[in-house]
Amino acid sequence: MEDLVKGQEIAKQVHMQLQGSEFPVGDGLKDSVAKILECISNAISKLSSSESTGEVCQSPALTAVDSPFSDGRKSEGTGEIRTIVTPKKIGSNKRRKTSDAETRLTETPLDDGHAWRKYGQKEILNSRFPRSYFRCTHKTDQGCQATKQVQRTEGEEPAKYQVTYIGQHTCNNQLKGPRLILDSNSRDSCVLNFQSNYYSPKVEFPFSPLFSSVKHEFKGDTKDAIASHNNKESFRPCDFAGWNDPPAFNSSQTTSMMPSTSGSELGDGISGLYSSAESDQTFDMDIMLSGMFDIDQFDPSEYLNSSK
DNA sequence: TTCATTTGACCGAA
DNA sequence: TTCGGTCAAATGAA
Repeated sequence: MEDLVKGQEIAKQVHMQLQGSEFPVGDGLKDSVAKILECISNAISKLSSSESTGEVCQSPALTAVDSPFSDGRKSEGTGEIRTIVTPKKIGSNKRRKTSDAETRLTETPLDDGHAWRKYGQKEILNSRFPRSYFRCTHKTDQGCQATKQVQRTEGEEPAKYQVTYIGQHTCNNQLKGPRLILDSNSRDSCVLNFQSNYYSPKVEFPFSPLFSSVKHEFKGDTKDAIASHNNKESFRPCDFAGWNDPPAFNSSQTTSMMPSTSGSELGDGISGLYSSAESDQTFDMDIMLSGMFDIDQFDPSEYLNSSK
């Protein structure tokens, strides 16, 4: 197990160096390193789950098939691992009996395309980080019963979060089908045009492809939001859910690619993902977007045909 | 005023 | 009895 973790660390370092390299590096090499990282992460996750109470049943097949990244680039960058938890196993240490629940191990706990409202936070026994509880924003107006729990895992670098989804969304206001317009004239900026019930029609970020699906983090004047994004002094990853682990977030790594407030808690995990975009303007927007929205419902042609 | 988060209290499954 | 999950009052921001 320790060797795996060491190997993962080394692979990550290589990956980061490749991403940030000034010299041209073949995409194949980057992909290979990314795949090595993914394999190690999967192995660690499986080991961890087997060493624990066995509550989490990892499903490698599902990881590949059911992931939004199933086009072959899955997990590259986000390192998301999708797992299914059977109700029976949930009951092993969770009080609530759920008909269905799904657990994901991800570096991007918020970008699932839904609007969530935080309703609780709890210190969990034998866990360094508190668990945050979210429910669908439309629970009151549409009776949507979907909830999710977000808890940072220990000893992960970059920080990873175990996100447990409970219940299905029955609301109609899912944050789907946003329009995203890339300002090709600007190396560091892109224009995001979101057409949803929540967000202002047009939002311009310095570079903030990942924004929150949690209402409060996007509420209000977008300029303020942008300002806060760029204000690294007041910008802390733990502000979102009370995760008091600022050292896990290396702001220096996200200087020009500072994720939005939503992605902020993702810390340096995001920086690795976007470093490729920084060095290459032909970065894959779908990689970034796939974590934000239901990739099934995102029409690339719509995005490509959009104009500023 | 509205709507969000925070947080202590409470409920109930194990 | 413990502790995870939820409620709801307090508080804050816009």
